[in-house]
Amino acid sequence: MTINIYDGFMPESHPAPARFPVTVDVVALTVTDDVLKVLLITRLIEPFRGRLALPGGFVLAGEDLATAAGRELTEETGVVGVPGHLEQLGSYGPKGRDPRGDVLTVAHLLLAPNFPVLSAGSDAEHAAWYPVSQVLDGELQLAFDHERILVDALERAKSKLEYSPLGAAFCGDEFTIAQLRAVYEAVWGTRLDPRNFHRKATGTPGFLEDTGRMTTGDAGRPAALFRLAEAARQAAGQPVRAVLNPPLMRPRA
Amino acid sequence: MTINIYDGFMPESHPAPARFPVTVDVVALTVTDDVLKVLLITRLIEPFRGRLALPGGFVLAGEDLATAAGRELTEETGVVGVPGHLEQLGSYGPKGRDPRGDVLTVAHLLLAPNFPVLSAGSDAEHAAWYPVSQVLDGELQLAFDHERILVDALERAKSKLEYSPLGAAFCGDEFTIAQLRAVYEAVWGTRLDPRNFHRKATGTPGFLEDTGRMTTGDAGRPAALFRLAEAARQAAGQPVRAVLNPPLMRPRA
DNA sequence: ATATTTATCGTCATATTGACAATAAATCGG
DNA sequence: CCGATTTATTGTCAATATGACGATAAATAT
Repeated sequence: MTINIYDGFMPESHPAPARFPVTVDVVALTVTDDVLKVLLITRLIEPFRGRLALPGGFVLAGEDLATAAGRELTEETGVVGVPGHLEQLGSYGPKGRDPRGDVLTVAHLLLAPNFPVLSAGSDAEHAAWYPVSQVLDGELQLAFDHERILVDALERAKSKLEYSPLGAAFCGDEFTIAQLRAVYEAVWGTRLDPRNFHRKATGTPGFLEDTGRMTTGDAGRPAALFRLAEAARQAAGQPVRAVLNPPLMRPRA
Repeated sequence: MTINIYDGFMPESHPAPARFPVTVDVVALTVTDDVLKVLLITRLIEPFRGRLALPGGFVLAGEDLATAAGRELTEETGVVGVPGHLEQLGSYGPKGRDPRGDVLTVAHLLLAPNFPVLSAGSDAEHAAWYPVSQVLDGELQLAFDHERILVDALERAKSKLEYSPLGAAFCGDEFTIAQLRAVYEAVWGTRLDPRNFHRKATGTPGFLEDTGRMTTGDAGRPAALFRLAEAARQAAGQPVRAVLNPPLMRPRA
């Protein structure tokens, strides 16, 4: 295969600028049944055929990173639009991550409520939610450097919950304090005192807004339904300034 | 120009994978005379010839991102080794950032004590420290999307100071509490109460370590010299866990 | 020698956290 | 239908941390 490359393209550097294949990978996290789960696909081709991997794929010419990440997510799950909070995590490579050659990947982090994934036919890569703990245990093994990326994503997610309202990205539009607390507990891997959590969540100005409605049908006393306050909602890709101030810190190990 | 590309290279995606030129850019920050400064070079070629820009350049084949960032820094300033804390900031593009075509850039953040930059001859790109405020004012204009990258870098730096010991990356190995406070004030753009800052800095376990030595010659009472405690020092590229817990938050605007 | 400067220690009211008691309001099991 | 159980929510109280600021210590500057 032969490709023509425009020649007059050496902005600032003297050695021949290399071109790299660029992929986006998405670490999609969700919480279901109090368990933190990650979206993984089963690879159908070498290398790492049959192995689990993060959903992702090549960035196309003229495409932006966030666009590519959203597109890959849609392609591999059938979900329409971005189902939660998507942010860039970081870039990995290009050296030594793919046995076939240098590939740069830009990892993204998606925090979303559980969404159904397309059950693909046998000739498509099957995507499904897996408990994060099974990957960290070594029970499940990931392709490439995807475990390292997952670990970084988890640390990012844990830290985001401390000072940002993004815990709510795991919930639907309306949620109870207990549901939000379950998210914190699943992501941090610790139990939190329901009363103190309630106090902090409801007592932080600009964080939550009472909808006035209550849950019904569940065991126990009905819970009030909240939504994110206007100040905490944010146009996609905005700074997400520290709404939780002072932050809600993870217990000190 | 014609380049041969290995053909069997389509891991997960169906459309032809594009290859992109990849650059690294470095937002190098330092504090001198209580002023936050950023390292900028003057471009010698189009586009944006004569305009100020972040130091950076192409990632070479077989090179890692952090390596490339360090190499570019060395090439443009003459500094030997990485003079402070270098971390990845984020990736930008590839669409619409360079008039010549799609270029992906991976921005990095360097927090370092002031270091001298090579005074280049007239035919090399001249690197120098500029007050960040002059860029934000619009007094200085940057090439490409470099101002946006700088803004993101500043937010990252501000936030890092809150919970990590990285403020000390701006100081030398040994420093006084007042010097550290000057870093916080310059980065955050606020004044801090010297007594409360002293209490927090010296009272946080695992943050600072008294060297036993004192400053001499300066005006006023001599100050004790501190260094980062072992727990706060970290192998380059490590997580930098929250040493400041609870964090030292910026004043609420 | 005294004024000035900077560092450091101390005080005190207020805010926040962590641990936990008590009450409210539903479902559950007979 | 009723008490047991479950979950939500409101409080209480001591320990900790913060913000505002007084006071003292130890240099240099005049």
